[in-house]
Amino acid sequence: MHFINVILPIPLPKLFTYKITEAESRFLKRGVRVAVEFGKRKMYTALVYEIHQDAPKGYDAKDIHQILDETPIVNETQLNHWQWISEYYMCTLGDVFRAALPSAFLLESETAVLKNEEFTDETVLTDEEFLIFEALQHHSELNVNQVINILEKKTVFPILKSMIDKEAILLKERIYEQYKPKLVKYVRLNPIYTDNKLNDLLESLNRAKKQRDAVLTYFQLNASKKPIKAKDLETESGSSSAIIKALVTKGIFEFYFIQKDRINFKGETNKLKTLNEFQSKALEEIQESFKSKQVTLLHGITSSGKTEIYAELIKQQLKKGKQVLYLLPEIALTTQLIDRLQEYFGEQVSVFHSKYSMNERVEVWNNVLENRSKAQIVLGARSSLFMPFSNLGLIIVDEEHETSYKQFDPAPRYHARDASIVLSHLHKAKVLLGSATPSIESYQNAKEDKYGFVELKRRHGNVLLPEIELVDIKEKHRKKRMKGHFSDRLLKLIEEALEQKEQIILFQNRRGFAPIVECETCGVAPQCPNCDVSLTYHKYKNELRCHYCGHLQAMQYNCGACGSEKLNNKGFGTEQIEQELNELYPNVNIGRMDLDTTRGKYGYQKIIGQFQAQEIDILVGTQMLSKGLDFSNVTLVGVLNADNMLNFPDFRAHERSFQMLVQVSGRAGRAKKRGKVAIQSFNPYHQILQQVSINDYETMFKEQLQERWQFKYPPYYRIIKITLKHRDFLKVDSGVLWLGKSLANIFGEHVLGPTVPGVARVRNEYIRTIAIKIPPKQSLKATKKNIDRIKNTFQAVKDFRPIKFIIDVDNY
DNA sequence: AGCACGCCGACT
DNA sequence: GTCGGCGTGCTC
Repeated sequence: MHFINVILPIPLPKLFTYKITEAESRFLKRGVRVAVEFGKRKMYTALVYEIHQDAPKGYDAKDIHQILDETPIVNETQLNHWQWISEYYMCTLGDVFRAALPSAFLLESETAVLKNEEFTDETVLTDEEFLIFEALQHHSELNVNQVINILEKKTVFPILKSMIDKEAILLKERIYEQYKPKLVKYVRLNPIYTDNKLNDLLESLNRAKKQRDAVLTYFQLNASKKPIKAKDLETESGSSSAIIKALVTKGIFEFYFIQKDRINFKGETNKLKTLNEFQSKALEEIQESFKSKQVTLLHGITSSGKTEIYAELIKQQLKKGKQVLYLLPEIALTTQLIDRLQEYFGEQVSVFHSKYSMNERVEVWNNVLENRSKAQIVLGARSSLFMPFSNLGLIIVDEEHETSYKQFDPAPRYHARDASIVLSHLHKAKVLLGSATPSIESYQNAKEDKYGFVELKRRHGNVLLPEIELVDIKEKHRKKRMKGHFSDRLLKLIEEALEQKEQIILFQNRRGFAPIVECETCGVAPQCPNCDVSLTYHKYKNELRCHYCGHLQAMQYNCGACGSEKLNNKGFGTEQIEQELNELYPNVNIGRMDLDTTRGKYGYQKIIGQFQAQEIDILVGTQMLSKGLDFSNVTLVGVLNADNMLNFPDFRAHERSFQMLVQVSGRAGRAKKRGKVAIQSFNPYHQILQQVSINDYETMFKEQLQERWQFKYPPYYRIIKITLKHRDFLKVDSGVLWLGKSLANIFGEHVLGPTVPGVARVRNEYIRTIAIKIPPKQSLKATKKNIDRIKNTFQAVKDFRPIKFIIDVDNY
């Protein structure tokens, strides 16, 4: 007897055992997909994890339904990596499986309803059953959703079941391959027409002029002996698809298909740019550091040309025949960078991006799996670390400090930087972390000599770092020198830049300060019906929207509480800044870049393109402006309000503010001229702002580290955050109290909370959190074991079972 | 996570 | 009396 243990793409902690034949046991390998029946009616794609001969006790294993791959689509290294992720981040292998594979690989079943041809006696059917029977006369099959629509009710299985009993219909589980290879149609001459028969052939077509032309054009095209696309033949010969088809019917031509990659790079590659002396020195230092260190941190100020150094390192890896993974935060994945890398490496670069289609992603996966030359370099956001690398030589984590490397919502809640370091161990590869503003964690690791450390302190072309000016808007307000949200100083700088025909970026981090509507009379603001937040006012569509659940409603003109018509806009977002600018400078082109204006596959590209082409003079945007963009004509960067990020209640708020402000400032003066940055703040004496103004990373680091030590935060202490969610307020409350007590029993003072988060209800679910701090000496493994145990006890309580229990390790 | 089974209220 | 609501438990 032979069995396999498989991973199913559902969050169940166990593997499931299925029976296989002996032949299958010889054929199957770890990492091959199989389709299996799970439960009574569901079919899932499962992944073979173990092959063995130990019959399970207590139940009979089911047979597998089908083998889906000839060879593994997930390799051993990946499986080991998945194992680590699931243990470290406290999630199931199924969670990782789901996140790691492109969705096209995870086919699910769909129930198809078919009619039973032998069924004749309609009279036994009820009215509803007859409706379905009738529908099946027009459609060869129905899916469950269609049945639901026909009957206009939700629970249709009892009816279908009754029909099966009456032998009127049949049910079938249909799994479908979602990946469709792109096939291109080609034509060739039927091989029976050898050279000496060609004249006869043309003769025979004397009376079909169009067809004859098509054949003649074929000969012309065929002179180069390259395959001929049906489409090309059609256009070249000025004929139509009907004519070609007629020739195929006559047996003169044949169609055949070639599978094409959707992702193609056309163009020429250029040589790498020569490095300047500082870049070369940094490169040498990195290479030296790699001799003894697994991970090296490159601290290179903005615009210092890190990308060229990366390119050089990539080139070396390619020479050794190794693969390279280049990780970027999602929002930095701009065409600018992709173009640049493709310019050097051509089609050896593959991009793996959430905006790519399902089919495109499968192609990248397969190219990496087969270690094809096309995908020697994978460029992508955090999820690209799940690519099936077999021979990884280097991982570059660019903008290493970015918090978007941490997956937040569905499990696995992994940190791509940390997970990629583990991955590099499995491949014996090297990791280069790059940033102008490294995370406290990484910088600390470098200081402690765990990581190698290289600095690059000179900007490209020796342009000086921008001059940073802090503008005290409290003072300006007092002296009445503000126009809307702009100080006179900032306006003056804007005007100067406009006069010089230079471009300007204005930055407004809207977190917590989105425009809300408030009644002047009673102070009530419209709330989201599903979440505990005020609705955000979106002027351009004149609607109110919830940023947590997407709820939408029309703007109202009187207060819902008191009926007053005096409604006021509070707070400010990018939209309002844009409007104020339009009023101040009606003749200037103003663009806006935020979540609303960058929807869709080409959302960013469009705005960035316009700005680059200097069709936009002033670009207003959120933090997405600070990432990986390179505009040579920008000389002024304005930050409208630096305070709201600084006051954010999070132990990383200061670190993040520093990073963001330095990154944004870095957008100024990237070509020849020294840039200028104006940061407006109510408290310009804040130490972080002072440190930003003189670009003093080192002092920021030391102070922050001091604070982290004092208040027991990372990098010294680790944190695991537990979130409970449920629709019933009382249930979560009693649950979280219970949980807090049990955790405190073991972890004592290191339990923080229970806490009511800032937004206490989202999508009608009440939320409570508890954080556990783990001291440096305490074993992580043992701690997680304890938490797991408490979780199990918690879920054994009948009352608490329906509460969602979310564990986030190293939460951000 | 799905999904079936099973036990109680509001309609023909 | 049924339909359909959701609580409970299981899935190899």
